Amino acid sequence: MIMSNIIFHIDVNNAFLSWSAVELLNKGSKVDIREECAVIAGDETKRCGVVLARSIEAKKKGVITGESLFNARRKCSNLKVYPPNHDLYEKMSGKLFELISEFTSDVEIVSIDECYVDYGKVKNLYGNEIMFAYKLKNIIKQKLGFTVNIGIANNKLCAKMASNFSKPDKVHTLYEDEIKDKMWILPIDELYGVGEKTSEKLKVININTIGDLANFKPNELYKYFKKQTTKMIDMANGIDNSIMKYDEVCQKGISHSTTLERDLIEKEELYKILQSIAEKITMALRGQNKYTYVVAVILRDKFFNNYTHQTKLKNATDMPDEIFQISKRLFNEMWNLEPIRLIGIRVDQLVSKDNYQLSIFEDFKEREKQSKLEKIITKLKEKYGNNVIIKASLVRRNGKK
DNA sequence: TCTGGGGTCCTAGGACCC
DNA sequence: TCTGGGGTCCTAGGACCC
Repeated sequence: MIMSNIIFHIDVNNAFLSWSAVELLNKGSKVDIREECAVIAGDETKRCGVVLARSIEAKKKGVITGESLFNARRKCSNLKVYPPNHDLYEKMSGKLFELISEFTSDVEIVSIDECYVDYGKVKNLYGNEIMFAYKLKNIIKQKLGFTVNIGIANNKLCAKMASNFSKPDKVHTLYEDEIKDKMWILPIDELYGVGEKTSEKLKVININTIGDLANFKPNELYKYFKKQTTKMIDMANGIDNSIMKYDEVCQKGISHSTTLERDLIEKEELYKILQSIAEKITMALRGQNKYTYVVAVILRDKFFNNYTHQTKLKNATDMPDEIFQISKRLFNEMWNLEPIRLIGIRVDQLVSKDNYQLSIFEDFKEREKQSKLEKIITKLKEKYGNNVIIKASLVRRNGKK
């Protein structure tokens, strides 16, 4: 018999809002903002007024994460709005993962407020997974003051889907034989990886639930989704072979962007902002002991059109002025003079400084080898004439057509 | 005073090479 | 003379997630 995996997905309920609630209570506040119709949202005067997290009451009124406060207020006239506190969230996140790691080190952190646990590895120690999940969620609530959902399944995808069932403070399972009853009945946009655009397309061909997708003819679906088809149908069937990633995976890129308080067309002002962003990027790069090979500038104009323009460098860098000068050039090449709402820089293809030094060294060794070879060829030519050695690449080129 | 910021992954098209 | 094909790299944009 094949031992199947047991994976937990642990997800903080309304993380930012819960964490702010705990902090306010600790500071002596009499109200628990989780009980109000409340949201955590950015500053409207800085044009960052979007909902980052909402309470259950706000959710009931139809408030969605990511929507403007303007819209949210229309749905809920007595909406309470609290500012985000990212330092606090980092701290609370750290406490959560620290607590979980007291039980097991087989943890994959996927974002500030969620992780996977390979429970199969510790089942011998703690016993039945459902019992343990209840225990763990209660310990978190008791020690840290906020609630989590735990999804239990045989793979990461199903665990993730399970933790998303009813909330808050719940444990759910989604084993293989439960997929039909628990997952297929859900609307298609609740499938992980199916967002707004894909679900719109799916609804056009009458796929409205996850079950509809799971049972759709693959070759029919192929007409619309090409290479993505197999993956989509697999996911609707709860099939996922992705493995746990325990090691901290190297970050691929770093970006910084800012929405301006008003739309700007003044070049010099935009340069100044670009420069300060370049400095922040540099700090982040140096913090990770990395250089970058790719610099990109990101723009959003007043019409909400997004543009990016990037370039690959010959030599990786972490120099603020170099990154700024490149960004300035990219900006000038790209900007169509429309007023700018958002400006940013992204760096990509990062390389650790240690590896980079090594590659320069390798390069150097290669060049040295090359120059030795050139010297030998010169000597041979002196002795036997010019035709004695013809580079392979030249032979190939001359021999062709 | 409607629409954040930081990520990842995928795709398509063009350039270029063999 | 009539228009290969496979591979890789690079860029821009889109979609999605938290």
